[in-house]
Amino acid sequence: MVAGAGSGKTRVLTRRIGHLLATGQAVPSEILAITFTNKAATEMKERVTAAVGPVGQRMWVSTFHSACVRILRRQAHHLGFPSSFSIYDTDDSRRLITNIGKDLDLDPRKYRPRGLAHQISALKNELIDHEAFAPTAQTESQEVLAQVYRLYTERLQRAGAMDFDDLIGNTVAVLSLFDSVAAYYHRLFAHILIDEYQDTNRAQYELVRRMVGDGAEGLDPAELCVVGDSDQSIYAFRGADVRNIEEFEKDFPGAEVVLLEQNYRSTQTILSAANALISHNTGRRDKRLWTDAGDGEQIVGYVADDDRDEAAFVVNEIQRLTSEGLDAGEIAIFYRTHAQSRPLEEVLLRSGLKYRIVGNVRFYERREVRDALAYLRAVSNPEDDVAVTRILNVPKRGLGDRTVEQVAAFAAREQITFEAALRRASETGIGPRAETRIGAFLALLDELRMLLDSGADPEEMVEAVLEQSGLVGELQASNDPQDESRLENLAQLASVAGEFMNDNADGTLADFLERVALVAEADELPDHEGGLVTLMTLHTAKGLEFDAVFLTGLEESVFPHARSLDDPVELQEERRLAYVGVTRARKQLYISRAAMRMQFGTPSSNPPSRFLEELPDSLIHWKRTGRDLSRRVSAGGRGAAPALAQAAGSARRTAGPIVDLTAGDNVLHPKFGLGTVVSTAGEADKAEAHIDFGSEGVKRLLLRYAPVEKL
DNA sequence: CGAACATCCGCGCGC
DNA sequence: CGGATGTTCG
Repeated sequence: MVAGAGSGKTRVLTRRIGHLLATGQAVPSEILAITFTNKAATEMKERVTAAVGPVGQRMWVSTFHSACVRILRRQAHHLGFPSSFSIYDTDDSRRLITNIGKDLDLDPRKYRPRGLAHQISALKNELIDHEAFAPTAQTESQEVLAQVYRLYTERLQRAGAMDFDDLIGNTVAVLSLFDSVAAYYHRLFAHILIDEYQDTNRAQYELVRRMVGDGAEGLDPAELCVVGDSDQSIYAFRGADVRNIEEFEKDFPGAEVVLLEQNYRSTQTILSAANALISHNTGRRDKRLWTDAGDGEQIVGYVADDDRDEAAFVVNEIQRLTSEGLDAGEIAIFYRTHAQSRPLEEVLLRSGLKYRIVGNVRFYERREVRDALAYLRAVSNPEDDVAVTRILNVPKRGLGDRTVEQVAAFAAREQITFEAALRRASETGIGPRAETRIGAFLALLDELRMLLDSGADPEEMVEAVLEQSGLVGELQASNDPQDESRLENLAQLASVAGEFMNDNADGTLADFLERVALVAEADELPDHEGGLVTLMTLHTAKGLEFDAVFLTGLEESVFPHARSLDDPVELQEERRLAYVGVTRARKQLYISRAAMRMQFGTPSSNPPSRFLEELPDSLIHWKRTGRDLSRRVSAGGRGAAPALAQAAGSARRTAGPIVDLTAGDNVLHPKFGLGTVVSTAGEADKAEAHIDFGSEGVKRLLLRYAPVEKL
């Protein structure tokens, strides 16, 4: 089914399932439905279950990744993986690649881990493994890539771990290598349905083919139904291939194509804008969205002096809309990159409007949360080297880089895991001091494992890790104000585990870790309730709709993004992204740009986005245009401050006579401001003082160097 | 070894 | 600007 934005694709899919069940063409356990987010999966399942009763729960409705994990937990042993394999996210796999780069003595500038990781991911998306890739390597950098790829694969295997791409790739592998496995799933699924088919990559396409089957075992191939819209394909950067949907009829002969052009979401003004915009892309199947809902309001445009002015405009309009009775939950602000959220957030904070940022620094990507999860992973899978290495010195145990290096070298020499090498620390030639500390660390792991083996549930394990590892203790002891919110995050992790227990009474620790590894940004999105304005990137916005939408940062090199400007293919993807943004709005669309914007900490001015010209002027009411810009552009309202900071910096160098301080003295510090001496210690060159700088906290300063002035 | 500071470099979307 | 990495020194 090829369907335009807002034509009700997901609803069609849900109805089809309902129809299959109602007419007795299928029973729930025969249905596999793939959705774009876990949240969409839950909703679809709930809707169907509401119609057919509890048997609905027996359907498989999930994302590609979740479905693959479910298959692999059962089948991975065929490939030499434990059923409790770890799932490495982007950060984990980057760490692993960084380590490999170090071992190979690669110049990290020339071979950036990030770049290598990306290239490996691209190969995996094409189902090209390191053995297939190596012979094709031509240039030196490709040969390096081949070597890194090989080591990366080996270490993942040895660690009993899979990255996101492996979840798909290994499922394809197990289905193609083992006929009995393939036959099992062919017997299981008679109907396969896939949402957002335009976002599938090569590996996912292969997976679909294998799951559908070719009838070889004497079983009919599963019936396949996909929906999608190539104009909303915005994930080519992670391997999605529009070809999959465009050539669907060729790939699956006998397929029937249904075109949906009527839109049930937006006003005609918004649809006309979207049609005009997307018509600038070449090589597409022409679709023109239409509605019988009427023209509605004009699009409102605004040209701001700078990013803060843009934010002020947005917030002003939101206040006007809410004062007219619109629920703030029906309003969304979109931007191209997360970095653009900051000025918006600042102005929103001052305005008193409640808001929600989706996915800025994601909960599961916070350092302290990842540390705690690494403990759980290490406990659950002793072979998970990335996890064990990560937590060895967290919290600080006096086991630094040098120790890690020596143990890692020993592990490599002996072909054993990092933890096994730790257990043989005495053979590595590190000092007795480090040995004792390693012993304590291992005792901690053993104790946590014992707890797990005695039947502790995930919630209890989280609590045990937080307490016994010392993660919580370290943060409690700290007086860094940031650590308070870190403690809150850890507490939240414990409550996430608690919720998990409510939903999955007999869930294992591995189940919990898997759930946590596969949550997407869009899954964290609360439904439009609670009167919160929603801020998010355009990518996260797909599939959602709001009464009023603000599309911000319409400037060349912001949107379209700088890295797409010289590539016509990428530019077309940027345009599809803009199309997705425009079509999220039901009633009112706002578009804005800033003449000057802070980027990388420095002010920069970018010309208007080409997308603005591609929108028919007759549809837009400009509240302020480029000609209205105030003259103070480039006057340097910001960035004048450094003079003071420099003065303070140069004063620091002059380590003159040591100030004589006693408790109770008032002092002035160029950076921390006014403070009161709490206590002093040491003499002469070693004299130090604890000084309370109020909001800056209590600092321990060495008076020999600290630029404090006694008052 | 690790705190504190200096410097470098980047910010592109994500399962 | 801010996180990651490098350097210095007690």
